[in-house]
Amino acid sequence: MPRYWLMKSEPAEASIDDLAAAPARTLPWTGVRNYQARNFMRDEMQVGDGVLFYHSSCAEPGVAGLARISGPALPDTTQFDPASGYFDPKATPAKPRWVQVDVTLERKTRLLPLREMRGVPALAGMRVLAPGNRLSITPVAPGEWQAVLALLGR
DNA sequence: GCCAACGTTGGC
DNA sequence: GCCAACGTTGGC
Repeated sequence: MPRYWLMKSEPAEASIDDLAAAPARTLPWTGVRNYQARNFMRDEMQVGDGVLFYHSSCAEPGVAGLARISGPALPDTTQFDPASGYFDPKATPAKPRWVQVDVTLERKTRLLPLREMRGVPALAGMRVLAPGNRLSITPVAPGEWQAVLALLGR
């Protein structure tokens, strides 16, 4: 049962600074439209789990901060909203497809670039480093979490 | 902007 | 239920 996660966000959509500026430094993690990632949120995440907040699809992809899961998996509100880009016509409030959790910032860190992570033996098994990985939410092993913390310093 | 890898869709 | 076509992701 993993207690740590890596969660990708495009900084153009929601950056670490957006999270820092959000009320209670908390954002609802909406818009996940991949079943594997959804299942992680729905079935395995617990309030209190640690999160590596990762910037993807940008000039410098990498870990930008530490966060925590602060709310349980609930139906993703954007799936019901025709005005949302995440609207899912096949989802209904009676039969929701997608879930969201709350993510609260613990602290912004230095950017730990993906490039640098690739060179760290203790991180070699991380899902996010696997070739072809596209999952936006991946489990992080306790040893990997510790190694990332060590790299980030204080 | 390229493109490889992957997930989803839909015809059969 | 197969699988080709298509769309998306995301590093480079």
